[in-house]
Amino acid sequence: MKNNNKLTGVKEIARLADVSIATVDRVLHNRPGVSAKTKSKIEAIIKQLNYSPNILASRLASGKIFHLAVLIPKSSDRTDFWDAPLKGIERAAEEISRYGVRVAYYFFDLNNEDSFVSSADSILKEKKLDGVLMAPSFVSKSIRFVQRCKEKKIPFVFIDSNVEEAESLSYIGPPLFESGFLGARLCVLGMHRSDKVLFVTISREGSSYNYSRIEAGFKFFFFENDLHHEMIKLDIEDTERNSVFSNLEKAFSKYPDIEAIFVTNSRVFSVAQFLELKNYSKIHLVGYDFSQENQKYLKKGMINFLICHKPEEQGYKGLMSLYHHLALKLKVDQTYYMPIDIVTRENQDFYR
Amino acid sequence: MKNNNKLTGVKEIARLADVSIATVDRVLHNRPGVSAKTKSKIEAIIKQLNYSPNILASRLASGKIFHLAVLIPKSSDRTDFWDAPLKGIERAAEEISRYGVRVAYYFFDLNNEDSFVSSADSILKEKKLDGVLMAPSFVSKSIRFVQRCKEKKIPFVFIDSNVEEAESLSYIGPPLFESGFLGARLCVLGMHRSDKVLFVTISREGSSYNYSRIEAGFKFFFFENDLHHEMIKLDIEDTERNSVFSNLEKAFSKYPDIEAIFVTNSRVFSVAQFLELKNYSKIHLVGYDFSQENQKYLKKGMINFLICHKPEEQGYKGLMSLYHHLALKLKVDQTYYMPIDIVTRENQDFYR
DNA sequence: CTGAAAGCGCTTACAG
DNA sequence: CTGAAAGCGCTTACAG
Repeated sequence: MKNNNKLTGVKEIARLADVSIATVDRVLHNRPGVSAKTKSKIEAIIKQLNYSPNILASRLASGKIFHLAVLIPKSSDRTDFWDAPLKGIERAAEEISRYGVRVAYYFFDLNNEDSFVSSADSILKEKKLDGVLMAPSFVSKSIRFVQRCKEKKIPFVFIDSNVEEAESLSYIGPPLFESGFLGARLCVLGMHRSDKVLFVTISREGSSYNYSRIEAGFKFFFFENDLHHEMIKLDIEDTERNSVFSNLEKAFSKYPDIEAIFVTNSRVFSVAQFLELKNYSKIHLVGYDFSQENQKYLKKGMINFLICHKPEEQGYKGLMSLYHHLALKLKVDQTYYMPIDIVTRENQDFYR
Repeated sequence: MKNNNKLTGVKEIARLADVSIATVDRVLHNRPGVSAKTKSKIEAIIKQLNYSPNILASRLASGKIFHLAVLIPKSSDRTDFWDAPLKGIERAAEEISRYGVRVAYYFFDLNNEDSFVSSADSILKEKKLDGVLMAPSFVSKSIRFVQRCKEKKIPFVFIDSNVEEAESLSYIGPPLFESGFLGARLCVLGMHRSDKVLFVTISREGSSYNYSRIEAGFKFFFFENDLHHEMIKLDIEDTERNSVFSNLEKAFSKYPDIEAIFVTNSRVFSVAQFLELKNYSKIHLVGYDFSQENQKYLKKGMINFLICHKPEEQGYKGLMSLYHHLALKLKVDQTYYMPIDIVTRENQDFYR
């Protein structure tokens, strides 16, 4: 109810082009059903007015529903780590549900690459799909999947770990190099008798880019500080408990004087279980993530430090960035690094 | 033109309360003119429906204009550093001008605290003011100013430097401690003959929290690496060229074997001028900001490293965060750290 | 204290 | 190929 002597927007364009606003709208969205002549006339006016549409009005009128797919690991009996990102995603979903955002969840098993592939395939079969939020836990399969997304012009956001060459809309997660660097420092803090530190990766994807970034940061700490510790690398691809134990057994028989262990992901608790079983209580243990199991061994003193990256916030921000991009047409950061938190037995009760 | 069997929002509330939507709106915004009885009835329904308003529709209908004030240093003949944040702010302002955001600019002179105060006063005199974007260059005066803003419930965002206790809506700028830490490393890189490094702050606010954070990071580098360099602190409060020169003169006569100089802000070029004049070409010089003058001395080789924090992006993000908060009611990060870039003679032509 | 109606700047059936 | 009209979910004068 304001007096409209100064028209703007589609109305003004329609007036200048001497057509209806419906026709302007068709041109604006490149929809068919407009003669070439009319189209070019309208386009000229749009350009001349330097017009850009009002996204808020557009959203309100269209009532378009955005269908987002979430592809993350399921929390297993072995680790509940992924409960946290899921919680954040659900919080975001709830917040924006009234703005026409629908979220479909697809889970996979971190110990089963096929489950990732089949979930990814299901997503691609969706008739309605406007964006994907995912953890690219299996790198090569993720690349294949996002390749298909790119072909379909469906934006995708990574959380927790990154695949840089995939050119996601956004990556929200830890700065891996720096977190490895910090990990090394936390290891050295607990080393006084020996110079041997075990660098353990327990994952089917042990050779992935992410772990190599952590390793690079880890090594760089020693280089930077002119320390000459012996770093023993141990890749455990079979993540089953027995496999973890026997691999550690072997490492310890070869290097009995290992004094610190760094585990590059949340499976640090299984190393703690091994140390507990063996009564190796003096080993200094550092790992990732504030999962239930890890908290338990942190409390017991078997784990000395946990490095955490606000997993719930990662999920929340991940979904929000899709909403910002799709619905609000806001610019989103291509890389959003989470802070690196250090959790110890002393502060664990106050974390988050 | 969708069939509306499932009403939501104000309409549904009005229907349930058996009032008009205008009355619902009055309750929603706590406007007067509603009987206590009607009000409580409506409030109960709002609560029961767990209603939250559609911000997009609200923005569109209200046509409310947000008046933002920007309070930053003006670029002087001595440094054009502040051109960059201003450019970013203007870009953001242009982008959101069609969404009812108006920006008023207030500048002050970094060498003149009074100019800050009087600009700040002018802002407070504005009849229409919904948010402030500012560089809290003068700490105590800034605190006084934002105190007034808080009383008036006007949100404010800091860029470039922070005043933590002020509890701004958001701070967008460098992580100061880390940048000081990096500065120390860049200094040490150029030190081979002596262990004396000069730590120079050229500012009327030399004792501010920000500079002390940089200093803490700077010192921590030496501590962390068990280096025992001698750090000589030099605070130059009078930023005039003559004052800078005579202060440096004094420092060099007392410590002739200074090998590196770290300058905590963009005035590093004036130290470069001194070194040039004195023909002290072997001094290793590290400072901040990609200003014209600094680029010149970087090119000449008088400055060895510049630490930069994407000033244009700081301005852009700063204004945007006010828009996100006010108009879109989105959550904004309380702290948004910019990356720390290192610029050298070799990469300066490719920076930004 | 309350409500009917117009309008924000778009989009969407629908009719021609 | 084109346009008139209703509507998205709110807000705002205005009338009573």
